[in-house]
Amino acid sequence: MDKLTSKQQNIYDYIRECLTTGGYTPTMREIADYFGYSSTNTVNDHLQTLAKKGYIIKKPGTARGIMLTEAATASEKHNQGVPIIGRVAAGTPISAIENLDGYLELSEFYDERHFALHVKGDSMIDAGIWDGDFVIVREQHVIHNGEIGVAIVEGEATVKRITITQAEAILYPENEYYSPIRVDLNVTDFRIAGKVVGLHRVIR
Amino acid sequence: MDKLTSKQQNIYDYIRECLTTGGYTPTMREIADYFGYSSTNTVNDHLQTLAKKGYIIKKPGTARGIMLTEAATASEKHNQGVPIIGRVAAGTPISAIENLDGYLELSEFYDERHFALHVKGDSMIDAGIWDGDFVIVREQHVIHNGEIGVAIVEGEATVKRITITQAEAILYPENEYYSPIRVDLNVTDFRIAGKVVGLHRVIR
DNA sequence: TTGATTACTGATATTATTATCAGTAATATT
DNA sequence: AATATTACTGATAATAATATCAGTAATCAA
Repeated sequence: MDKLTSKQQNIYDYIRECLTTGGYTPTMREIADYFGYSSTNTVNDHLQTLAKKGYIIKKPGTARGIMLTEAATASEKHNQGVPIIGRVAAGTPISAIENLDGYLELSEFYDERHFALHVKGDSMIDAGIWDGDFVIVREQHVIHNGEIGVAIVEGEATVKRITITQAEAILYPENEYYSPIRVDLNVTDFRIAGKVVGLHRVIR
Repeated sequence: MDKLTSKQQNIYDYIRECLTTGGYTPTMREIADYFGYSSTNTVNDHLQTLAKKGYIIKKPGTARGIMLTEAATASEKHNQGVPIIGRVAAGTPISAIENLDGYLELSEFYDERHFALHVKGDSMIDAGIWDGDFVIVREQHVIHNGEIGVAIVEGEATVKRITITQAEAILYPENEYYSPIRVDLNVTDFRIAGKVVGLHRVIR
């Protein structure tokens, strides 16, 4: 993607800003006024360049007919994720990110099959799941033996390593001070709510 | 917030759709055409109602001057987070979420002062930070003694519990098999990159 | 130093868009 | 049954906004 000059970048940024703060893109007159240009043609020139370089699509004859392109928004969108930084060169400010490993987003969990559970207690501490953590759970009603999942026993949700045999389910805590819980499937209301696929912790 | 009639809802949805897929809001003529109204005044009436009910703000004399209100977009936005479920009643499918504790979003970290670091090694395992985890770091260049942060020593980023005295920094691992690292500030290139404020783990 | 690109001014025709008036008809609400 | 609200048609004036022409000037690379 062709790089923008600083003036082009400023105009592009302003369009984005209008869109996020005001909800609609600016007219050429508005852009001109904002930057102090007396002629809308100045803006027209710039917009044509932005379009030529692939940052926007202009719909001819359309008021405020500026669309930010997928490509441009995709690279901007990372502003909404957390950049993952690999190595950091000496003296380089973090903000001048060069060797980016990607972006961390929860979007991978965004579909409706996922939910989060606020973990209470330390029964899974040896599995790295702490009191107060949020586990991210994919809803599913079967689970492979030995996987960590969310079981609902008598209406109460619990995170454990789960094994199911014909007649009973065994919920293994990951904490040496706790004992496995055996659930008789013929007697007790039991079901699998989902599998633990992620963890999120807020550290103070 | 006043409820919308189905026609009003349809128009509101169409405006949202235009905004997300096309990048700009529709004109009254476009809305009329989409729904098969021959007069733009039909749309004008509807928009006035939407504005009166607080779903949009209309800027008079402005082409495509429709803004979706905060309130309306906020309630939509929850679709993009992961629902946090507290207790789960027996027999209730997860999808029929009733007792919702809120939504888990990374948005709290979205400002540009944050970045993520992919943790390598198990030197912080006793602090619940595992090999392969992502720590979320708020960029700051000072840190209180004893806090977990990211230090950059000779260009290499490392997550440790940090204490700084006049002449040296001490980086404490949280693993009984590792020893603290002492850094002579007069000799070694050292700086604080930020403070660890969150953790994200992908579990397979 | 020549030419291409970038960055503007100023003016104007043309079209896109809003705003508003004067109605009609169907659907709720009291 | 009367009244308000919702949901439209159709027309038109006023204005917002784009598009385009004809230029000037500065910057940058060949």
